[in-house]
Amino acid sequence: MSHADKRHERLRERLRERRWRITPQRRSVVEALSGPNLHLTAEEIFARARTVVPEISRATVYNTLRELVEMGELAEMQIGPGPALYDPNAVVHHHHLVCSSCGRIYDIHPLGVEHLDLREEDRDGFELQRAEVVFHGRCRACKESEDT
Amino acid sequence: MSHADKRHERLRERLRERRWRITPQRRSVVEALSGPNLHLTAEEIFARARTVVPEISRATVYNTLRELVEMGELAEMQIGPGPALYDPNAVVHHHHLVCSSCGRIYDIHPLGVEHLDLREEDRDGFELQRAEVVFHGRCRACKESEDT
DNA sequence: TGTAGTATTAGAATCAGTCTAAAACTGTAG
DNA sequence: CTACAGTTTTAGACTGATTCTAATACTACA
Repeated sequence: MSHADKRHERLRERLRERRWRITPQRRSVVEALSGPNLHLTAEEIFARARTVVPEISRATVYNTLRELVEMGELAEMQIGPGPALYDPNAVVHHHHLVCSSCGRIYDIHPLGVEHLDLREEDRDGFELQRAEVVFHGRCRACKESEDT
Repeated sequence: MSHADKRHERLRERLRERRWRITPQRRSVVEALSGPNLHLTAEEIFARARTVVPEISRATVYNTLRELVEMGELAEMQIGPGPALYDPNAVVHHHHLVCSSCGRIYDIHPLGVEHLDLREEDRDGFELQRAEVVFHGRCRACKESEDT
């Protein structure tokens, strides 16, 4: 059984524990979100969910996504303009790598994050909670198809 | 003369050098963007510009902002959902500090950014161009008005 | 079986931003 | 000065993403 499958199974378990009512619609949304290194828009999730439950409405998809985000089971992120992306890999905190040429996004665990800190002159009584790092660059595939 | 004023003056100079035609509308947008630690939405910039040139239209504000961003004179950023924010402090690269309680954003130069790097297992031929760091936490003011 | 609470729906509404086609300006050559 | 080409601005239509609304359907359980 894959890492993603295990993650998905644990998620279903947590949802059951929380007495979150699992309906066919909600299940289809949660299923649309299983898979590794996945970053989908609400519209893509809607499309996937529809292949399983054709009568599902956009409102339900948005409601379900909001609830999962509130429960901490799903991360919502905004990389540049355009629609929000949903990242099912929310339980373990991680960072992102964005290819500026194809736009693909990868989950990463960079080195040096724990040493990031504010300078004295920037601090001004601020209480740090977390740091978010986004790397931009060019992925192998885009570098190799070097046809500028 | 303040730091921000000097920055603003140099900006006007660069725009002149580039033969960017300065019209009253464009001037009002550029003026709306002067000030330290400023992060405005297009709508706020429109409102400010209107106090100077009441007949300016939204389209002109958006056009002008796009041109400034293309010229590298203005940074456009997306912190969470909602409208994009424009940061006039674009020439010197910097990072951001966001108060999760009041939403205010501060420009910072954190320690340790230059040591951030990809792990071998995450790298996969990726060519890094830049890292973007966003700190989240609570600002002094919000911490002091501790009335939960 | 009735009822209260929960979930879902289609479509209207909202919000941010882009597009369009016409009108207004500007610089310059005659 | 006048004509023209090129640039800039405009109001409002349009689009895409998301939220809201009010009606309907489902579920648990008294």
